[in-house]
Amino acid sequence: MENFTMYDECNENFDPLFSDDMFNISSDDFSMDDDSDIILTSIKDWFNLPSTTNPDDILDTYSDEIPLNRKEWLIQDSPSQRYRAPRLFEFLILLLRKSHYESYASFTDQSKGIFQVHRPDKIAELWQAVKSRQSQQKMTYDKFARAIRWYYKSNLMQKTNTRYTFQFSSKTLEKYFIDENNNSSTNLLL
DNA sequence: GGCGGAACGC
DNA sequence: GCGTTCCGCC
Repeated sequence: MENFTMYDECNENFDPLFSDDMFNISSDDFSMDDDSDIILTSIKDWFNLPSTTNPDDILDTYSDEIPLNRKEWLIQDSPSQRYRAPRLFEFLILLLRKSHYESYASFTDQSKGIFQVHRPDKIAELWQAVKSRQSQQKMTYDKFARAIRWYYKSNLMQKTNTRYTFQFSSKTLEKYFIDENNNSSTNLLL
């Protein structure tokens, strides 16, 4: 099994921003068009389902669930080298880098930093699980979106005025995204 | 839904 | 400072 990487707390090269390969799930993996025993067995194994599970029940019940791996949401601080929970914009960057969260949100125009939220409630739930400042109440898409709106003032993000659509500012793009044209990676450390 | 003011908390 | 909570307005 090649290209399989595991998070290792002792591995100083671990960079959560580039942990895309930690595990890769796409919705294609759950297609029931191909009902080969190998795939079904893999899915049952992944979700610890009894081998007797009816194949027809798998898609409806479990295609939605992405197991939370807290370690893939950690940010390593530049000077201190310590791991911490991500800020909201860091969470967004991480989320958009992970192909297994493509069903939650994805870029519609990556060069402009425009992305669309597909699963508002799921993202709010995920943000609640991952964020630093915890509270007793439930995180909602409304509150999640309000937090993003504060970024307009600091120019981390900019308005799109479009439903479920957000945009990183050019400032943020330059700072945290690789310019794929000249391949000059600027400040990739968060 | 999106927006942004206001009060709040850690 | 960085959101969180609430909410009136569009």
